[in-house]
Amino acid sequence: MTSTTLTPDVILDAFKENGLRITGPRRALALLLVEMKGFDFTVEQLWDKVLQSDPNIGRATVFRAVEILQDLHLLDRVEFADGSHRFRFCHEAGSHHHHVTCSTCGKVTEIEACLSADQLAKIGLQSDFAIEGHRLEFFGRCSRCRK
Amino acid sequence: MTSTTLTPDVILDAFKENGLRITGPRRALALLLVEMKGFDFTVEQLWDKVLQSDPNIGRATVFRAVEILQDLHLLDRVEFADGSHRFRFCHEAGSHHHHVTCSTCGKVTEIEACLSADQLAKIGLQSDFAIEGHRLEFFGRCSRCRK
DNA sequence: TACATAATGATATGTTATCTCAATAAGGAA
DNA sequence: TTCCTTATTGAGATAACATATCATTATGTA
Repeated sequence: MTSTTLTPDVILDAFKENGLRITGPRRALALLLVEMKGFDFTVEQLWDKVLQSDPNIGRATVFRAVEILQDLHLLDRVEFADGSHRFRFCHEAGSHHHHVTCSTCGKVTEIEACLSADQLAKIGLQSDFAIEGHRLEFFGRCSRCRK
Repeated sequence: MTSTTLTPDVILDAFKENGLRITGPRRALALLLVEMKGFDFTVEQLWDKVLQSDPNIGRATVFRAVEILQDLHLLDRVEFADGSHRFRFCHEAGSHHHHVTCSTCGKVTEIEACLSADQLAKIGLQSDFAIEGHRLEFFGRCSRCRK
């Protein structure tokens, strides 16, 4: 449960440690992404920000970087009740957690809760699948929207 | 845990009971959909089938019907590990359950497991959200793909 | 049977993401 | 430092998927 401070280097190191190159666009993205910690964004929104900082960076580069960071578990994909999704750097980046999203205002909150190892094992037996992962999203109304 | 046999009338009655009209296109769709029980499909695939049975039915009509049946909990939306999704009539239509999908072959299996009421309550407290729903998807490899 | 309106179909439009591929640049080797 | 291999990039085309528009049609009830 150690919370690493998110710096551009944390992101860039993640690229390097996975045999990927540290490039100009990736440096620029890393800078922008640390500013967005705790906020959720669509890739389009991120691209808009990128354009402001450097109009020469391509759309595909941003999509590619987001996909990579997602695979490296640095970026979380958060699903909303309407089927849309956004990305975010979470407080406990890399640690296993899930999200509650508010169906009214879109607020996202991280939660620790998950299925127990016991429950997961039962599911594997019941289905005869080797369970490799899961996605768990909660939908509700935040305290503010209930007032 | 009573399993209702899925007939076209089950689908059409669902429309009627919700104040919706039973129309020609909906009759045709109901016929096709019962054939697909237990199979999963994209709306595009369903539309292809519809075109074969009646080329005059419009694309939007199929999308609209799927949305309605999803809202009525007759059709399940199944999410895959790659972010894509398909629809299916499940064996226990209308009952609460989740799915395991095979990341290799795409096979879908229904499972009964879920979070306990206790767990859900804790999540509500922890997040200070009024939890209204959740989505839970499991990913893994089916027995066939492990051989 | 007539009527109010839900539903439809054709198509335009929107949204979101991926593909292509020549040009460029990162970073290990010499 | 310079060279060289190849990962990465950018621009735009293309794809996949879904919704909006709106005049027309057809349902179900009064």
